Order: sequence, then C-alpha cells, then structure tokens
Amino acid sequence: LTRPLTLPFVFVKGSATRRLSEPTVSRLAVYLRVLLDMTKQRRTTVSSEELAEKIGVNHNTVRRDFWSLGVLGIRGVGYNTDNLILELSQALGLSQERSVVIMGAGNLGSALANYRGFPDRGFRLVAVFDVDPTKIGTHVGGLPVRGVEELATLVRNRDLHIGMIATPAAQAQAAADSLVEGGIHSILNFAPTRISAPADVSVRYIDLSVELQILSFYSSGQPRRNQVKERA
Amino acid sequence: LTRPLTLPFVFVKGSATRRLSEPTVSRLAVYLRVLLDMTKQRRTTVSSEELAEKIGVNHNTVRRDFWSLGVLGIRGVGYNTDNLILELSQALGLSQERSVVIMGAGNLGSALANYRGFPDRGFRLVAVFDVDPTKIGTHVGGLPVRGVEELATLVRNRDLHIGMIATPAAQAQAAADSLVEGGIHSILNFAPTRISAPADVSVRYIDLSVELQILSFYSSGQPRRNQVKERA
DNA sequence: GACTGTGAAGTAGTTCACAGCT
DNA sequence: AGCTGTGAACTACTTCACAGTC
Repeated sequence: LTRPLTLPFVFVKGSATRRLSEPTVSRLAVYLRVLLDMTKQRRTTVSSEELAEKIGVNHNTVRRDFWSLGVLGIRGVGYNTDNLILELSQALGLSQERSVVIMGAGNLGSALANYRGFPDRGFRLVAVFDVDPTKIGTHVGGLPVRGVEELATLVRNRDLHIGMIATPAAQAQAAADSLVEGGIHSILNFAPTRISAPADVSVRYIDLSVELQILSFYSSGQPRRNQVKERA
Repeated sequence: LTRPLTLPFVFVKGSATRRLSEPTVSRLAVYLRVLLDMTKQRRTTVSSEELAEKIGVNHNTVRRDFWSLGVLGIRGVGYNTDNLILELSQALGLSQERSVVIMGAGNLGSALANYRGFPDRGFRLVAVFDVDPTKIGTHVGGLPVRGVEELATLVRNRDLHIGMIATPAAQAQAAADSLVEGGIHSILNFAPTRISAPADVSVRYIDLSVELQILSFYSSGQPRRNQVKERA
C-alpha cells in the first residue's frame, strides 16, 4: 500500500465514533433549519421519511446521517425533535458563540450587517471593515465601520472566527489576506472571484453569477439529476 | 434487471455525446469565472493543472470535465482560453438571454437589484415584486417595484426564466408559488427556509445561516476534507 | 404496523497512470 | 519535455432491503 490512508477524520459523540462526510455536514445544517421551523408547530417527533421529503433527499440518507452523528431514534416512532436540534447544534459547533466580521461596507456589506438572523444561532457580528475613508466612521447595522488596519487590534482583544468578504472582486484577495493574518480560519466569500488561502483555512463561496449560471444550465432543456432520480 | 436505468441525461456537442454530472455543471460555472478573470491578463492558453490549482480541484477532474463537454485541448500546450469560454458559455446556456425577476424589495431584494453583474453574462433583471403597498411604485436598482399580481401580466408579454426569492421566510413559499404559476422553472431562494415546488422546477438555496453553520463545523476542530486530501 | 439501524449492494465521482500528440 | 485523453482502479456516497424494536 503506497498511498497514504485518509486521515482519521472523526466526530466523537459519547461512545460512538464516526466520520462525518462533507455532504453529511452540509445536510446537518439543513436538517436544523427544517427542525427549527417544525418546533414552531409544537412537533415533538419526526420520521426520517418526513424530513427526507422536506429537504428532497432519500430517507435512508437521513437515517444514515443521524446514525453517523450517533443520534438514535425510536423504532416505530421516529426521532425526538428537541434532541435532534440539540445534537445537530452541538455537532455543528453552535454551542459556543462564533464571532463574525464583515469586510466591505458597500451595498452587500450593509445588507449582511442588517441581517437579523445572526444572534438566533450563536453568531455574533462584531465588526465591519472598509478601506474607503469616506465610509469609515459611518454606521451600518448598528456598528461603526472601521479601517482594515484596526482588524489587528481587534484580534488582540478577542477571538474572531468567521470573516465574510463583501468587497468588490478586485479587493477580495487583500481582504482575505487581512482575515488570514488576523488568525481567522473560516471565510465566506461573496465577492465574484476566487481567492487563495492557506490549507488550514476553510473558504466557502457564495457567487450569484455562478448560481445563476448553474440554474441556466438546468433551464436550458436539461433536467435536474436528482429530480429525475426521484421520479423513478 | 429490475431497477429502471438512469435516464439518458446527455449533452450533445458536435459529434460527441456526453453526460454532464451535477458536480461537473457546478464546476463549469466556476471555470468560466476564473477564465474570464484570466483573459483580462491577455492569456491565450491554460493547462488543466493551472485551472485545477486556482479552483482547488484535481487536474484530472478538470480534464475529465472538459472531455465530458467535448472540448479538446492541445497536447503539450493546454486549452485555448477563448474557446473554453465560448464552449462553457454555450453549455451553460448563456448564449441566449435569461430574464430574471426578484420577489421582495426589502434590504436583500434591493441589494440584489443593484447588483451590476447581471448584464455581463446574459442575465437581464426585468422586474421586482413586493406585496407591501407602501413599497409598490418606489424604485430599486432602476426598476419600479410592482405588486405580485402584475407577475401574471408580465408573463403574458415575455418569457421569464429565473426567479430570485428575497422575501422574509414566512412569505417565501407564496412567492415560490407565484413564480411557478408564472411558468418559471428556475428558482434561487435566499429566504431562510425550504420551499417546495414541482419536480420540473429547479430550486437552489443560498442560506446564510446554513453556510455559516457549515463553516462553524469546520472551524470547531474538524479539518476540511478536501484540504486534507490535497495535503496528501 | 410503523419506523429505525445497518450490513450489503449499487452507483457516481474522483484519481491514477500512462499512452499519444505537439 | 510538456500536457492532453482516457481506460482502469479506487473511493466515497447513496440506496436497498430487511431484521430489530417499540
């Protein structure tokens, strides 16, 4: 055997030790979303079948996901919603508060700063940065816009977890570099460009054009794969 | 053989007839983004290796994607950038203009309406709708905000391709229903909730909380899978 | 009777590895 | 020498299918 084995990427939960695959992690966040919607209706249990239908996956997948997480259901009944919410939140690391900063106080940066969903789950917006001197000092979403050079100071005082890049494409790499220098390991990039970062930094992209283009593909005569499959 | 075979989901290009997988389609849009960035620097060719590094995938994957598309490179040299851009655009259906409408003229809806990237590729924002009478008639992104009931009229006059939902969660399903009723088959949902739609409608989600939670998972001690792999 | 838990089977997607051009 | 094109091998992910439990 010459190739290195996959590193033991595991999630430990009680006595169960399992690997959470990337698709599974993405779905966990979606389950959580649906479950929170459901508890508003005072539901106490859900079946894998019901969740599966709501998010458009196979029910076996749902059970496998929960099983990988180490969450147990009750046969003949389903899963306890409160318990699921707790376990999902824990697995996603939402039990500890995450601080978020925004780079760029333009249209998008302001819209993000005004997003009211942050405190709900454990996200806390702590600062908004920009390079434009005319913007610095103005307020967006109740926070003062600061110059990027203040990032370093802020880092010294508290841990920063997630950086969102909402600058124009041309400044995105510089923004990313500042974030990385500030010790941030998770970046959500809204700028319409790809950025590079060290291997220990997770970068996710939200690119409107890319999304529109993918939709464009499927609207030009090509059926969506999983919908074709679900029809079978 | 008892199970139905996968339907012949193919993309026809010249004499080559190939299947484009869902991951491939998503990557095509990203290649296009990077290539457009590159042509600004007057590059005429790219190797699979270079593209691969830029977007963080394996170079074999890049070659396979182009091969599935029916795009040929030149051995010893690479792929012609202009040709690639052309073929990618064509495959993604960008050669014909797509009309886009926005549901919801709040913070997010306005930010989207002000996005300047639409005309670049073939997307054309044609209308913004809201249910709030105080918003109807005001202008966002150079367009008048219309009442949802006008959607039907608009549909009669021209084809609408893509609907973006930027309403609060509670109104998202209703917005989706209006879009579907208006004959739209592609929806990009920004509202923090899941929506249901007929099987012949493609729905993609951009959910800030979900993205933040996924990042949260990877920042709580778990390395990103593909980064682990790339290290090997 | 309903729904979970999970080996086993199946399928899709990725990566290897190397022959074949330029 | 450099980089593509592609069968073959591999790995990851999904789905089947059914025994097990409530």
